[in-house]
Amino acid sequence: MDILYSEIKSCLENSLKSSFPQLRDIALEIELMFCREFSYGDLYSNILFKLTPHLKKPVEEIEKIFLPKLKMEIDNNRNLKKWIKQIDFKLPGFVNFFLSEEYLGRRLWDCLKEKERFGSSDIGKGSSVLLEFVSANPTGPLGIAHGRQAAIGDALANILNFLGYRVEREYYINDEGVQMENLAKSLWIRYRQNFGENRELPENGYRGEYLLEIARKLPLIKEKFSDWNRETHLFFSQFGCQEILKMIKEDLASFGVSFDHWIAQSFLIDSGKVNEVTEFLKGKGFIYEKEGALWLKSTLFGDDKDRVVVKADGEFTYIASDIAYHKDKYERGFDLLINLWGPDHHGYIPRLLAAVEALGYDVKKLKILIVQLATLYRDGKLVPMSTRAGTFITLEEVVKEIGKDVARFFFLSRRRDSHLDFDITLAKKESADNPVYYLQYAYARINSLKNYARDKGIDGEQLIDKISDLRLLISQLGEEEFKLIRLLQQFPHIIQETAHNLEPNILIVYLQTLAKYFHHYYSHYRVIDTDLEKSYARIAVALAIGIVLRNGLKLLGISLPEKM
RNA sequence: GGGCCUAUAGCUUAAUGGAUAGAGUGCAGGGCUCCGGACCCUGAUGUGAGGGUUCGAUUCCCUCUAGGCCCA
Repeated sequence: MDILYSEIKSCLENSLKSSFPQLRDIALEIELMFCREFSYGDLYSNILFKLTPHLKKPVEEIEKIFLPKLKMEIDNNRNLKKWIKQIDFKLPGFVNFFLSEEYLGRRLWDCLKEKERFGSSDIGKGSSVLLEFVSANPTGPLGIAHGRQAAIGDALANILNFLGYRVEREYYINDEGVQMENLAKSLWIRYRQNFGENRELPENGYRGEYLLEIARKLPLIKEKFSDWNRETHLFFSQFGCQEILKMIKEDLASFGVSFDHWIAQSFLIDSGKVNEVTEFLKGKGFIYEKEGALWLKSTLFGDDKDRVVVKADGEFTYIASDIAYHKDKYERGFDLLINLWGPDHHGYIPRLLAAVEALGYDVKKLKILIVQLATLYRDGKLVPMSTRAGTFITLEEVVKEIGKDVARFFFLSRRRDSHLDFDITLAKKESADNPVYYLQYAYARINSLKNYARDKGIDGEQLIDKISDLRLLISQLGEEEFKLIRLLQQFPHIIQETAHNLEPNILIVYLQTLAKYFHHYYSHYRVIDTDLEKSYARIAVALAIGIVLRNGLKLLGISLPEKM
């Protein structure tokens, strides 16, 4: 695929040079894209559109000069001569390329041979990526917005690994600050209520049921922790955090997500890293004192105002820990850092980037992606989500109700930027003909085909050995089968596009199209028939589609049953 | 008041500035004696409003309207 791409591009470039030498000094970016309709071709370039403003001639005239040169270039290219069947010019200015049967047959064969590696690549060249996501405060169970992040982050990590990156997944535990104090106090009050003490939760306390359960885990010793003091605070903060993290890990596990690292804010502070980074910035002259507090001159690096890093009472601010955290990330030597954040952190980006720049690190290595919220509806009505008020539906409940696969599918099938309205009633109602099942059903059908074929003496597992003559295979395939292969061979490129845009929904959309093509084909043509050679060829295509569905869904963390 | 995101069919949504805006669901109708009917086929319904840039705008820019989030 990549060779095909680069060769076509270089042919386009060469013919451009020989056709219009007067444009030598103008930089034109040559784009090559998949056609949306196979009737147009497989690939198209919009190069002629790009030429018109420079040449000031109608496209038809440009085409008359350009296309013969391009055809000559392709004819003179050893590979493309075999791989490109036809080149078309279509108004208002498209140059369309049709892939040859030989190329498509070769790709089919590649797919069958590479199996679970089909679509993988080494374009990542082993470069290391740290992907930080979810990082929900340990103040309560995960909600569906976290679920969306978990699904996206996990899928992206899988996909990048598939492309030869070395991805590590990380969860940042925000276990310091006001929210944790609220949590500790709420938990302590729940604990004291066990002794019949009449204590009310503070106004901004956490009201969720889970704190009652956690409080019950403690041995009931009335004399212990009878007052709210430093020691009590510390204990309940740690105990609460530990127990809630346990819950979070369980929920993530049942959602199929696990992390390589868990980094706590308290660790950064206790180990002196936060102090270190403040001293470091002070040494660089980026910190000044005002009204008893220490300020970072983040305005020097594009922030709209300076930020407090150490408050007048000597406490570090949230950003101080975050700066230390990101310094730590950079020091661990990753080639790329990706953060998945909720939209509520959006305003936070400029100040963090400013801090990273102040530290002297390459800002381009840090990519902060905002994943928009997911809001839950039940019976068409918005379910209010508040961890503090304790009115929320947890990720765990959603997973229990509709299953991991359906939940992941919903979360992944929208763009990161779009708000996700998740109606659980609808999701359940539609579960009989859910889009996930559409994909899974296609795979189950293929699997059942494989079994049926084996009974007829066609062994799918040994297919690749049987196909000794690629030309014979190709001769058995018709237009309908080639249509499937034309889509199939886009898969490696789709994976790369998904990774490039860090947008898993591209892959989902592709897989849905592939399943649709297959279902259509299946209900119109017989795969296993009396003609043995033809049956071999057709089962080969079906199996290849199965491979792509399996590889794709595996990357998305959606399971694929052999039977349904 | 400032910033970010969003607006596409009744609903949920797709379309790296490209060709006839593509699906699912819902609605109306049709299809297995045959490899799995959780499937297939046919039909109607469309880019929030107004400007601009471009050979070409759902996509980019400006104004407005509506929703979400953040900051003050």
